Amino acid sequence: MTDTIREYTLEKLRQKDFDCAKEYTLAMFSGKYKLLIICSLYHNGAMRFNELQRLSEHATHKMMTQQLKEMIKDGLISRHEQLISHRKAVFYQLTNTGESLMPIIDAMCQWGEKRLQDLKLDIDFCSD
Amino acid sequence: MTDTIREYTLEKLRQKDFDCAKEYTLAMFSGKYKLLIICSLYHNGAMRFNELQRLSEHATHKMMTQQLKEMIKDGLISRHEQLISHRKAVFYQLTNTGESLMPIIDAMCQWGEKRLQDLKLDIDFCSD
DNA sequence: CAGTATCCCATGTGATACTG
DNA sequence: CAGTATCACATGGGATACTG
Repeated sequence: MTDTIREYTLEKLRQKDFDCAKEYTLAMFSGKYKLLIICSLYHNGAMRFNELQRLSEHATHKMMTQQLKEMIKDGLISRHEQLISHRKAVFYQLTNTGESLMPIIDAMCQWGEKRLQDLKLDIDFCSD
Repeated sequence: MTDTIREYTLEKLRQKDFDCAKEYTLAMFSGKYKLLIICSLYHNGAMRFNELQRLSEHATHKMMTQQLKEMIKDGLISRHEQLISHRKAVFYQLTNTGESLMPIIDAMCQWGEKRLQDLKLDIDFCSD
Protein backbone atom coordinates (compact mmCIF):
# COMPACT_ATOMS: atom_id res chain seq x y z
CA MET A 1 0.00 0.00 0.00
CA THR A 2 2.90 2.13 0.77
CA ASP A 3 3.43 3.75 -2.51
CA THR A 4 6.89 2.67 -3.45
CA ILE A 5 5.80 2.80 -7.07
CA ARG A 6 5.60 6.54 -6.61
CA GLU A 7 9.12 6.77 -5.22
CA TYR A 8 10.44 4.49 -7.91
CA THR A 9 8.84 6.45 -10.72
CA LEU A 10 9.89 9.83 -9.37
CA GLU A 11 13.42 8.49 -9.20
CA LYS A 12 13.27 7.52 -12.88
CA LEU A 13 12.04 11.00 -13.74
CA ARG A 14 14.88 12.57 -11.77
CA GLN A 15 17.24 10.52 -13.94
CA LYS A 16 15.53 12.10 -16.94
CA ASP A 17 14.07 8.75 -17.89
CA PHE A 18 10.57 9.59 -19.04
CA ASP A 19 9.67 6.12 -20.23
CA CYS A 20 7.31 5.36 -17.38
CA ALA A 21 4.06 7.09 -18.29
CA LYS A 22 1.73 4.32 -17.17
CA GLU A 23 3.71 3.69 -13.99
CA TYR A 24 3.52 7.40 -13.25
CA THR A 25 -0.25 7.39 -13.68
CA LEU A 26 -0.49 4.32 -11.46
CA ALA A 27 1.57 6.12 -8.84
CA MET A 28 -1.01 8.90 -8.77
CA PHE A 29 -3.70 6.74 -7.19
CA SER A 30 -2.07 3.55 -5.94
CA GLY A 31 -1.47 4.85 -2.42
CA LYS A 32 -3.58 3.90 0.55
CA TYR A 33 -6.94 5.71 0.45
CA LYS A 34 -6.09 7.67 -2.69
CA LEU A 35 -8.86 6.20 -4.84
CA LEU A 36 -11.26 6.78 -1.98
CA ILE A 37 -10.10 10.37 -1.54
CA ILE A 38 -10.34 11.20 -5.23
CA CYS A 39 -13.81 9.73 -5.65
CA SER A 40 -15.12 11.36 -2.49
CA LEU A 41 -13.83 14.78 -3.45
CA TYR A 42 -15.24 14.31 -6.92
CA HIS A 43 -18.71 13.57 -5.60
CA ASN A 44 -18.76 15.88 -2.59
CA GLY A 45 -16.68 18.84 -3.71
CA ALA A 46 -14.41 20.39 -1.07
CA MET A 47 -14.02 18.42 2.14
CA ARG A 48 -12.34 19.03 5.47
CA PHE A 49 -9.55 16.94 6.91
CA ASN A 50 -11.68 15.17 9.46
CA GLU A 51 -14.40 14.44 6.96
CA LEU A 52 -11.83 12.74 4.80
CA GLN A 53 -10.47 10.76 7.69
CA ARG A 54 -13.90 9.51 8.60
CA LEU A 55 -14.30 8.06 5.11
CA SER A 56 -12.31 5.02 5.99
CA GLU A 57 -13.02 3.39 9.30
CA HIS A 58 -9.41 2.54 9.97
CA ALA A 59 -7.59 5.42 8.34
CA THR A 60 -4.99 6.72 10.76
CA HIS A 61 -4.24 10.38 11.12
CA LYS A 62 -0.70 9.82 10.01
CA MET A 63 -1.52 7.97 6.81
CA MET A 64 -4.19 10.45 5.84
CA THR A 65 -1.87 13.44 6.15
CA GLN A 66 0.83 11.59 4.28
CA GLN A 67 -1.48 10.67 1.40
CA LEU A 68 -2.91 14.19 1.18
CA LYS A 69 0.58 15.68 1.11
CA GLU A 70 1.62 13.45 -1.76
CA MET A 71 -1.50 14.23 -3.71
CA ILE A 72 -0.94 17.96 -3.26
CA LYS A 73 2.65 17.52 -4.40
CA ASP A 74 1.38 15.58 -7.42
CA GLY A 75 -1.07 18.36 -8.22
CA LEU A 76 -4.18 16.21 -7.82
CA ILE A 77 -5.74 18.14 -4.97
CA SER A 78 -5.43 21.62 -3.52
CA ARG A 79 -5.57 22.80 0.07
CA HIS A 80 -7.01 26.07 1.25
CA GLU A 81 -7.87 27.59 4.58
CA GLN A 82 -10.91 29.53 5.51
CA LEU A 83 -12.12 31.21 8.69
CA ILE A 84 -15.36 29.81 10.06
CA SER A 85 -16.58 31.64 13.15
CA HIS A 86 -13.04 32.70 14.03
CA ARG A 87 -11.64 29.22 13.70
CA LYS A 88 -9.40 28.04 10.90
CA ALA A 89 -10.97 25.41 8.69
CA VAL A 90 -8.95 23.52 6.08
CA PHE A 91 -10.54 22.32 2.87
CA TYR A 92 -9.26 19.97 0.23
CA GLN A 93 -10.58 19.74 -3.28
CA LEU A 94 -9.75 18.12 -6.58
CA THR A 95 -7.78 20.10 -9.14
CA ASN A 96 -8.51 19.81 -12.83
CA THR A 97 -5.63 17.40 -13.06
CA GLY A 98 -7.12 15.28 -10.31
CA GLU A 99 -10.49 15.34 -11.97
CA SER A 100 -8.98 14.23 -15.25
CA LEU A 101 -8.23 10.87 -13.63
CA MET A 102 -11.91 10.13 -13.21
CA PRO A 103 -12.46 8.46 -16.61
CA ILE A 104 -9.71 5.99 -15.78
CA ILE A 105 -11.13 5.34 -12.32
CA ASP A 106 -14.60 4.87 -13.79
CA ALA A 107 -13.18 2.32 -16.19
CA MET A 108 -11.52 0.53 -13.28
CA CYS A 109 -14.79 0.54 -11.42
CA GLN A 110 -16.62 -1.04 -14.33
CA TRP A 111 -13.94 -3.64 -14.94
CA GLY A 112 -13.93 -4.58 -11.27
CA GLU A 113 -17.69 -4.85 -11.02
CA LYS A 114 -17.92 -7.10 -14.02
CA ARG A 115 -15.01 -9.22 -12.87
CA LEU A 116 -16.34 -9.62 -9.34
CA GLN A 117 -19.72 -10.54 -10.75
CA ASP A 118 -18.12 -13.32 -12.76
CA LEU A 119 -16.07 -14.48 -9.79
CA LYS A 120 -18.94 -14.60 -7.31
CA LEU A 121 -19.84 -17.92 -8.87
CA ASP A 122 -16.52 -19.23 -7.63
CA ILE A 123 -16.56 -19.23 -3.85
CA ASP A 124 -12.89 -19.91 -3.52
CA PHE A 125 -11.37 -17.22 -5.68
CA CYS A 126 -10.26 -15.04 -2.81
CA SER A 127 -8.87 -17.68 -0.53
CA ASP A 128 -5.13 -17.65 0.10
CA MET B 1 5.20 -1.79 -4.35
CA THR B 2 4.40 -4.72 -2.30
CA ASP B 3 0.83 -5.15 -3.10
CA THR B 4 -0.90 -4.75 0.20
CA ILE B 5 -3.85 -3.31 -1.69
CA ARG B 6 -4.33 -6.79 -3.06
CA GLU B 7 -4.30 -8.38 0.38
CA TYR B 8 -6.58 -5.71 1.74
CA THR B 9 -9.11 -6.11 -1.06
CA LEU B 10 -9.10 -9.91 -0.96
CA GLU B 11 -9.77 -9.65 2.76
CA LYS B 12 -12.81 -7.46 2.09
CA LEU B 13 -14.07 -9.98 -0.44
CA ARG B 14 -13.63 -12.79 2.06
CA GLN B 15 -15.86 -10.79 4.40
CA LYS B 16 -18.42 -10.74 1.59
CA ASP B 17 -17.94 -7.01 1.20
CA PHE B 18 -18.04 -6.48 -2.55
CA ASP B 19 -17.95 -2.70 -2.45
CA CYS B 20 -14.37 -2.43 -3.64
CA ALA B 21 -14.56 -2.85 -7.42
CA LYS B 22 -12.06 -0.13 -8.30
CA GLU B 23 -9.67 -1.20 -5.53
CA TYR B 24 -9.88 -4.74 -6.82
CA THR B 25 -9.01 -3.62 -10.33
CA LEU B 26 -6.15 -1.56 -8.95
CA ALA B 27 -4.92 -4.63 -7.10
CA MET B 28 -4.69 -6.50 -10.38
CA PHE B 29 -1.82 -4.40 -11.71
CA SER B 30 -0.40 -2.38 -8.84
CA GLY B 31 2.25 -4.91 -7.92
CA LYS B 32 5.89 -4.54 -8.78
CA TYR B 33 6.46 -5.34 -12.49
CA LYS B 34 2.82 -6.21 -13.15
CA LEU B 35 2.17 -3.44 -15.65
CA LEU B 36 5.42 -4.35 -17.34
CA ILE B 37 4.51 -8.04 -17.44
CA ILE B 38 1.03 -7.44 -18.82
CA CYS B 39 2.20 -5.08 -21.55
CA SER B 40 5.08 -7.32 -22.56
CA LEU B 41 2.91 -10.40 -22.81
CA TYR B 42 0.35 -8.41 -24.75
CA HIS B 43 2.90 -7.32 -27.32
CA ASN B 44 5.05 -10.44 -27.46
CA GLY B 45 2.59 -13.25 -26.86
CA ALA B 46 3.81 -16.14 -24.71
CA MET B 47 7.11 -15.59 -22.93
CA ARG B 48 9.40 -17.73 -20.83
CA PHE B 49 10.30 -17.04 -17.22
CA ASN B 50 13.78 -15.80 -17.95
CA GLU B 51 12.62 -13.57 -20.76
CA LEU B 52 10.23 -11.93 -18.34
CA GLN B 53 12.89 -11.50 -15.73
CA ARG B 54 15.19 -9.82 -18.20
CA LEU B 55 12.53 -7.18 -18.88
CA SER B 56 13.47 -5.25 -15.83
CA GLU B 57 17.11 -4.76 -15.12
CA HIS B 58 16.75 -5.15 -11.40
CA ALA B 59 13.92 -7.65 -11.11
CA THR B 60 14.91 -10.31 -8.64
CA HIS B 61 14.02 -13.93 -9.12
CA LYS B 62 11.96 -13.90 -5.96
CA MET B 63 9.82 -10.91 -6.85
CA MET B 64 9.22 -12.16 -10.37
CA THR B 65 7.96 -15.56 -9.22
CA GLN B 66 5.82 -13.93 -6.58
CA GLN B 67 4.23 -11.52 -9.04
CA LEU B 68 3.60 -14.25 -11.60
CA LYS B 69 2.00 -16.46 -8.97
CA GLU B 70 -0.39 -13.72 -7.93
CA MET B 71 -1.31 -12.94 -11.50
CA ILE B 72 -2.06 -16.61 -12.18
CA LYS B 73 -4.18 -16.73 -9.04
CA ASP B 74 -5.99 -13.60 -10.23
CA GLY B 75 -6.59 -15.20 -13.61
CA LEU B 76 -4.66 -12.61 -15.58
CA ILE B 77 -2.06 -14.96 -17.01
CA SER B 78 -1.72 -18.67 -17.58
CA ARG B 79 1.28 -20.93 -17.27
CA HIS B 80 1.99 -23.92 -19.42
CA GLU B 81 4.90 -26.24 -19.94
CA GLN B 82 6.27 -27.56 -23.16
CA LEU B 83 9.12 -29.87 -24.09
CA ILE B 84 11.81 -28.27 -26.20
CA SER B 85 14.55 -30.70 -27.21
CA HIS B 86 13.88 -32.86 -24.17
CA ARG B 87 14.01 -29.95 -21.75
CA LYS B 88 11.02 -28.48 -20.00
CA ALA B 89 10.23 -24.94 -21.03
CA VAL B 90 7.68 -22.84 -19.16
CA PHE B 91 5.61 -20.24 -20.95
CA TYR B 92 3.38 -17.52 -19.59
CA GLN B 93 0.69 -15.75 -21.54
CA LEU B 94 -2.17 -13.35 -21.02
CA THR B 95 -5.64 -14.75 -20.51
CA ASN B 96 -8.69 -13.02 -21.97
CA THR B 97 -9.23 -11.50 -18.55
CA GLY B 98 -5.70 -10.17 -18.53
CA GLU B 99 -6.10 -8.77 -22.00
CA SER B 100 -9.30 -7.02 -21.00
CA LEU B 101 -7.21 -4.75 -18.77
CA MET B 102 -5.41 -3.28 -21.77
CA PRO B 103 -7.88 -0.45 -22.47
CA ILE B 104 -7.41 0.79 -18.92
CA ILE B 105 -3.64 0.52 -19.18
CA ASP B 106 -3.69 2.34 -22.50
CA ALA B 107 -5.69 5.12 -20.89
CA MET B 108 -3.14 5.30 -18.08
CA CYS B 109 -0.38 5.48 -20.64
CA GLN B 110 -2.00 8.39 -22.43
CA TRP B 111 -2.80 10.27 -19.23
CA GLY B 112 0.78 9.84 -18.02
CA GLU B 113 2.33 10.95 -21.28
CA LYS B 114 0.26 14.08 -21.41
CA ARG B 115 0.87 14.87 -17.76
CA LEU B 116 4.62 14.33 -18.00
CA GLN B 117 4.70 16.52 -21.07
CA ASP B 118 3.06 19.32 -19.13
CA LEU B 119 5.36 18.79 -16.17
CA LYS B 120 8.58 18.79 -18.16
CA LEU B 121 8.35 22.56 -18.17
CA ASP B 122 8.73 22.45 -14.41
CA ILE B 123 12.17 21.14 -13.54
CA ASP B 124 11.39 20.69 -9.91
CA PHE B 125 8.23 18.64 -9.98
CA CYS B 126 9.90 15.38 -9.09
CA SER B 127 12.16 16.61 -6.36
CA ASP B 128 11.48 15.28 -2.86
C1' DC C 1 15.86 -23.44 -16.99
C1' DA C 2 12.43 -22.69 -13.48
C1' DG C 3 11.72 -22.63 -9.51
C1' DT C 4 11.66 -22.98 -3.59
C1' DA C 5 13.50 -21.84 1.02
C1' DT C 6 15.96 -19.15 4.40
C1' DC C 7 18.09 -15.39 6.47
C1' DC C 8 18.13 -10.53 7.51
C1' DC C 9 18.07 -5.67 7.04
C1' DA C 10 15.45 -1.51 5.53
C1' DT C 11 11.18 0.50 5.38
C1' DG C 12 6.21 1.31 6.22
C1' DT C 13 2.86 2.29 9.30
C1' DG C 14 0.11 2.11 13.75
C1' DA C 15 0.00 4.10 18.40
C1' DT C 16 0.82 7.75 21.11
C1' DA C 17 1.96 12.22 22.63
C1' DC C 18 2.59 17.13 21.66
C1' DT C 19 1.54 22.01 19.20
C1' DG C 20 -1.06 26.24 17.67
C1' DC D 1 -9.56 21.23 14.21
C1' DA D 2 -5.44 20.22 11.69
C1' DG D 3 -1.60 18.98 11.99
C1' DT D 4 3.90 17.26 13.45
C1' DA D 5 7.24 14.14 15.86
C1' DT D 6 8.83 10.00 17.94
C1' DC D 7 9.02 5.28 19.01
C1' DA D 8 8.35 0.26 18.11
C1' DC D 9 7.02 -3.43 15.69
C1' DA D 10 5.64 -6.04 11.50
C1' DT D 11 6.42 -6.70 6.86
C1' DG D 12 8.56 -6.46 2.25
C1' DG D 13 11.91 -7.76 -0.47
C1' DG D 14 17.11 -8.45 -1.66
C1' DA D 15 20.84 -11.85 -1.44
C1' DT D 16 22.07 -16.30 -1.37
C1' DA D 17 21.95 -21.17 -1.48
C1' DC D 18 19.57 -25.41 -2.79
C1' DT D 19 16.44 -28.66 -6.00
C1' DG D 20 14.74 -31.32 -10.10
